[in-house]
Amino acid sequence: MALQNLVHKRSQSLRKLNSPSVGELTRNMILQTALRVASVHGIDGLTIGELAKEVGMSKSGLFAHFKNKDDLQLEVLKLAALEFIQKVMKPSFEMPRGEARIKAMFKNWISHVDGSEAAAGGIVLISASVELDDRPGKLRDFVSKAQKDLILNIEKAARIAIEEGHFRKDLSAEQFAWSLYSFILGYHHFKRMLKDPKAERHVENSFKGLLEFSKQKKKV
Amino acid sequence: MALQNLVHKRSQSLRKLNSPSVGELTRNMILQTALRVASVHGIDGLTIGELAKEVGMSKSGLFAHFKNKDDLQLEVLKLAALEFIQKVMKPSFEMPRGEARIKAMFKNWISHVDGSEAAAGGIVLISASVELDDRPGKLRDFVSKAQKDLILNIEKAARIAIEEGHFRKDLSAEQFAWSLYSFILGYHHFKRMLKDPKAERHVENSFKGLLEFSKQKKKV
DNA sequence: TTAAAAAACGCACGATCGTGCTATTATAGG
DNA sequence: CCTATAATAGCACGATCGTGCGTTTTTTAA
Repeated sequence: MALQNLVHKRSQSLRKLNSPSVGELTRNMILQTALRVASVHGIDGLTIGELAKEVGMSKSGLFAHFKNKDDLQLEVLKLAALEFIQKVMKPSFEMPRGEARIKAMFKNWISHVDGSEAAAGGIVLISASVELDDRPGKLRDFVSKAQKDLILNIEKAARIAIEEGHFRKDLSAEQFAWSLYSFILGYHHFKRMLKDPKAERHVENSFKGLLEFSKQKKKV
Repeated sequence: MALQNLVHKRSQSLRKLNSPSVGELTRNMILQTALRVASVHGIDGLTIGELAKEVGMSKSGLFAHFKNKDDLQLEVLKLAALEFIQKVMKPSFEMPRGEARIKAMFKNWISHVDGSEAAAGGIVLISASVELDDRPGKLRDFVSKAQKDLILNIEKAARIAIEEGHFRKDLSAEQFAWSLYSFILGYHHFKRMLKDPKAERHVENSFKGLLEFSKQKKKV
């Protein structure tokens, strides 16, 4: 509500060292808030009027920061993807190559899903992909690409685990990525929608099973 | 568009045998159309004005069939659940007990997801659960219950397969249902959103793996 | 300190939203 | 066929949607 003032205060104290203009700061703050709102109401339920109220500024003042609503939505999705990468993927790829990295990825992802705070990124992306799946356009294209990149990253990590000898040679990294992602989707679904208290246990069992399956040298 | 007329014609020829009133027929037709619309725009994107246009009648005339919008949405969700049960669950439970039934369930489900026509039911339910997961209320309650029932049905089928000796005794039916459902969600996601042509292959591989895992008497 | 530029606001527009009320038309039983 | 009732349409309402435009306020640079 009164975030507005804080931004202005901070801009005055910071402007000597580096110079993010006031507008830039406000825009970022708007997007942060928008991401939070979108994580509750969906990317389509994100409305300029409500967002303005939430942010504490006028509709027109807020709107001046974006070309149109599509642009606003796209920026929110970009922020969501960025946040997800920073919170889940990046720390994972700082872990040692192989199984440890895979495990870290899974762990980060899970805790990112249920962290009610700041978990907006991943949630928005998953919801958006459902909301947009039948409506072509720039938004859909972006979400689609973001998800594909994500899956490619899992695949990459799996391939590395094969190289390192942690996973068996004839494992399909693609199939591994597919399964892992499906489990995450399942977790998201059971935890958030069905409030299933056993969701953690299930997803962990499935993940454990997947790991075992990926190590042994049994047939497909 | 001119569906209206068809309904009236039919009501005249049918009213002698059994008597579904004109209003009843119209209401059903509205709901069918609404389900189709909701499968594209989501249950929240379903708007009375657009639905009236699609159905070919006035907003007020259409609206008279429902108490309010929430009621309309709830009826659509009920129809979605009913359709899904009829198209996927019921035929499966007509198959012989055990593994065959499980396989049928999986197969029906998959083909129900990609059938671009009339596949609205399952799609609407999945989308709705994402759209509604942060918004309590009657709609959410219904979707939640529908999904839980669904999962219980999978569990039941799995338990029967254990009884029949097709699956191993120490298999967790609950965990089985969870995994299967996650794979379906993954398929839905990859097929509809990412248009991944390999989605079928992946989900079938995963399902095969799950079956094998459920038969052998290996440890968890 | 002051003038230029950037940022935010006020206001209004046409459209559409959900939802009532009254009038008109279609159906059904006597 | 006529009348009572059911079904649909017409119209209007307040709210809110996305989006422009001119004005005012705040920030920035000289």
